Amino acid sequence: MINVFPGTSTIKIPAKTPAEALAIIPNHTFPLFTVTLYYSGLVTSVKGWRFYYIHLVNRNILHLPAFSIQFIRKWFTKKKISLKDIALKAGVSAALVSYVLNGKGRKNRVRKEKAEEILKIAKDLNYQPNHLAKSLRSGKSFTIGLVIADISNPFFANIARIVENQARHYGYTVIYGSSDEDAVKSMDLINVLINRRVDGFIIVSTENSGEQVYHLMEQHILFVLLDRYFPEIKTDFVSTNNYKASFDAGAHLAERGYKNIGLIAYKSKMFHMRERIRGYRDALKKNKLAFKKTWLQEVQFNNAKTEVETAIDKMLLPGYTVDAIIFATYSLAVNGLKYINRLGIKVPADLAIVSFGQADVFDLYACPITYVMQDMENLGKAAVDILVKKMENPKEKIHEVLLDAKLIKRESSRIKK
Amino acid sequence: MINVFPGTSTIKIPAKTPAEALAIIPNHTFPLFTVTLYYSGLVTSVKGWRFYYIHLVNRNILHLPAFSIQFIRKWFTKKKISLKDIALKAGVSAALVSYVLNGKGRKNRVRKEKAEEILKIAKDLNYQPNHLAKSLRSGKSFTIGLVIADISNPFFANIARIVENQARHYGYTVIYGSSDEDAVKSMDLINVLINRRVDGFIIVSTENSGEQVYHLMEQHILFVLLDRYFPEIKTDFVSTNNYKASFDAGAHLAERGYKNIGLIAYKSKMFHMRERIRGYRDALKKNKLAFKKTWLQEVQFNNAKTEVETAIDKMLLPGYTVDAIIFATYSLAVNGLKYINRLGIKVPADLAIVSFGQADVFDLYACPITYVMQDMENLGKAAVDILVKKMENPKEKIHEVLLDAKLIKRESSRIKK
DNA sequence: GCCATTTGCTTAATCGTTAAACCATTTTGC
DNA sequence: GCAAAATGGTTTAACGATTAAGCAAATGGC
Repeated sequence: MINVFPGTSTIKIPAKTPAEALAIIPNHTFPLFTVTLYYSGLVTSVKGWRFYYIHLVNRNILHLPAFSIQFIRKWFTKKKISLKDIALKAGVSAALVSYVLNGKGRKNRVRKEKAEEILKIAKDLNYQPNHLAKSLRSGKSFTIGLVIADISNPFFANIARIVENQARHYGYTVIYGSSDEDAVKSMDLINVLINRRVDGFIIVSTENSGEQVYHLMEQHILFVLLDRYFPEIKTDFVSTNNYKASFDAGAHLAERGYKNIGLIAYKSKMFHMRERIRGYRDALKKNKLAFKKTWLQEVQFNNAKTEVETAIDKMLLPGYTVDAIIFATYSLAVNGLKYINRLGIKVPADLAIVSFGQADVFDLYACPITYVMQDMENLGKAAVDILVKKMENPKEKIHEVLLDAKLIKRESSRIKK
Repeated sequence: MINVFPGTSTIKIPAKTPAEALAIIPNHTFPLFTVTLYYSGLVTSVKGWRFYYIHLVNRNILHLPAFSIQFIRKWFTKKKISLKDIALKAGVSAALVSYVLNGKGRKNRVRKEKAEEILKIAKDLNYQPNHLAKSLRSGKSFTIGLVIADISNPFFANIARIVENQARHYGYTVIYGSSDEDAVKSMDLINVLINRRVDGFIIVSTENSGEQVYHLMEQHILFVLLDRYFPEIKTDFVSTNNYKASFDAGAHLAERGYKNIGLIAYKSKMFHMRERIRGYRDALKKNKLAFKKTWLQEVQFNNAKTEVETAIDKMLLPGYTVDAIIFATYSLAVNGLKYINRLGIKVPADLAIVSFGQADVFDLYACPITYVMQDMENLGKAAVDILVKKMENPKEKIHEVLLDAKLIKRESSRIKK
C-alpha cells in the first residue's frame, strides 16, 4: 500500500494520437482518479510522435491496491517495466511471463493465446529485461573483460574492435581497460572486472605479470592470453609467431643485399620481445652476416622517444654503420622514422627500414615502409572463439595458437644498389 | 540440507604452510568427515604459495547442517565467497557484515572489535563483493556506456582512453561499442547497454540519429553527446567548435598567400561536417578569395578511398587548379596524402595541405603537415564530468560545451613563394 | 465411472546485497 | 528512580529474473 496525496499530477506521454495516449494508462486501474486528457500541441515531429499531457486529479488520500500502485509508481519514478508489470497487466504470474519471453512457453505448457497476449503486452510496454538480475540469478553475465596495454595504440584499438565484433556475434559484451604496461594497474583492473562478474578475460599481459596468471588459475577464472604469453606457463594463448616474423624480416634484408642490419627493440623480459630479438640474431647467423653489439639496441619503454634517438645515433657511428634497421614495434618505428627524417637520411638509399606494426600509417611516409603484418583479424577472433568455447565447456582442452605474420615488402627495403 | 554421498574427495588448496591449508576448512564443521592432510609438493613458486591436497573421507550419506554445507559447496563448486560466508564465520548476520564492509559500521553502531574481526575474515577469505547484486539492489551500476563511431579510428581510440581514465577516477567502468556510423547499429548497441543497466551514456552520434536522442530523452536516460551534436535539440554536449577551427584553417592558408583553396569533406547532413564547410566558405569570403564549385568536394563515407582520388583529380583540372587543400577529417587526409604521394605532387611547393586529425602520424609525412588539433583531453574529460554530475544530481542544468581547436602550423602550409 | 495423464497455471526458493524496521540491553539525564 | 536515549545487534523484505515443484481442473482410456 502506498499513499497518494490529494492534488493534481501531470504526466507527459509520447503517443501518436490522443486516444493512444489515454490507452496507455488503462482507465479502470484508477478508480479514484479523474483522468483528464489535455493535448499539448506538437513538441517534436520525430516519426510522427507527439506529446500529450494526462491530468490525474484526486481529492482524497488514496490507498490503492498493488495493481494501480505499480503503474502510478512507474510513471512517477520513471522506473523501467519489469516482468511483474507484464504479469499484472496480463493477470498471470511472473513465472509464466518469464517462460513465454524465454521461448520456453511450449515446454512449460502455456496456452498459445495466453503466450501471444503476454508477448503483445511486453511489446506494448516496451519491456527490456534487466540483465543484472538475469546474471545474478544465472551466474553468467555474458560479459568479457578485455585487458590491453593501451587502447590508444592503433594495434590494440584494432584488436579491441575485432574482439568487440566477435564477442557480440556470440552475444557477449566487452568491458575493456588499459594497463599501461603496468602489472599493478593490470591486476587492479582485473579485480574490478572480477567483481563485475565478467565470465572470462582476454588479456594482453604486461611485464612481470606471471603471478597474475597463476592467481587467475588458482581462482578458476577463465582467460586467454593475447599477443603475449609465458612459455613456462601452460595456458591458452593466441599470439603471433614473433620469432619467425623477426627472422623473416632479417632474412629479407639479407636477401636484398644489406649486410649491416640493426634492430631497435624494447628492453623487456617478455617473451614476445625476446623472440623478436632471437629471430633477428638467428637471421643474421643463418645468412652469415656480421653482428656488432651496437646494432642491437634495447630502449626503455618509459623513455622511448629520446632513447630511440640515441640508439640510432649509435648505429650510425663511423666504422660500424648499419645499412638497415628493423624496428621491433610500431611506436619505436614512428619515433625512429621521425628522427631519421630530421637527420635528413634517405630511405632506402642511405638506410633500409623494416618495421613491425600497422599498414595504414606507413603509407604516408615518403617511401612506403616494408612491415610485418600481424594477422589481427584472426588474433582477435581466435581469442574470443577459444574463450567462448572454454566458457561453454570448462573441460575444453588448452589451445595454444601461434599465427604467422606476413612480411609486406615495399620500397623501404628494395634491393641494395 | 544437502546430501553428500560416501566416498573420498580431494580438494586443492593454495596456502603457505600445511597448517594454514588445514585451517582454511575449520575442522569442527565437518564432524563426520575424516580430514587428511596430504602435501603435494611444490607446484608453483609464485610468491611462496604452494598447493596442498586435503582428503575428505566419509562413509555414510551425510545430512549436514547449513554451516558446513556452505563451505563444502564453496569448494566443490568453486563458488566465490559471499557476505553470508563471512557472516557465518564471524557468527553475525549478513547485514552487519554489509555495514562494516561499506564503512557504515559506526553509523550503524557496530562494535569496533567486531568490525575489525569481520574485516579480517573478509580479507582472509579474499572476499570480493558481487557487483551485479550490488547494482541490482541499489539501482546503480556505476557503469558508463560509450558509443563511438569506430574504436579503430585513432581519434576515437584516444577519446576512449581518456573517457576510461576519467571514468575510473570517479569509480565508473566503461562498456564501449562501435556504431560504424550506422544509426541502426547505434540504436541496437544502446539498447543492449540499457539492458545492462548502464547509468548513462556518452555518445558520438551518427547520421540520422536525431530520433535516438529523443527516444533516450523520453525514457529519461542520461547521456552526453560527444564530438557531434544536434543544434536543434536541447541536450548536453561536448564538441569542438568546428566552424571556428575550419575558419582558422582557411584564414591561415589565405594569410600565407594561397589563393585557390579547396576542401575535401564527407557528404553528410551532420552538423559538425556542415560547420566545417561553413567555416571554410566564410574564411574564403572574409579574405575575398574566389570560390569554384569544384573546390568543395564531398565524398561518400563508404567509398572514401576512390572518391577522394577523383575529388583531388577534379581540384587539379587545368584552369581551376587549387594551390591548397584542407582535409576535413583524418581519414580523408590519409587517403588523400597517399594519392598525392603517388601523383608525385610536392607538398607544399605544388600544393599546401591543412588537415583535421591527429598529430602523431602526420609527423611521418615527408613534409610535416599543418593540422587542426582538437582538445581531446578536455573533450573526453568534460563529457565524463558532465555525465557524472547529471547522475549524481538529476536536476543538473544542461551543459553545452564548445572547445576551441588549435591550429598547429607547420611546413605543409609555409608562406607561398 | 474411475484412475491416470495432460494441461495450464501458481508458489516459493534462489542469486548476493542493502536498508528500514525492530528488539533487547545498557547507559545517561535530571 | 525512572523515562529517554544510546548501543549492538537481528529480522525481514526488496531488487528482477529463473526454475523446480506443486496443485487444480480438464481430458483420456477402458
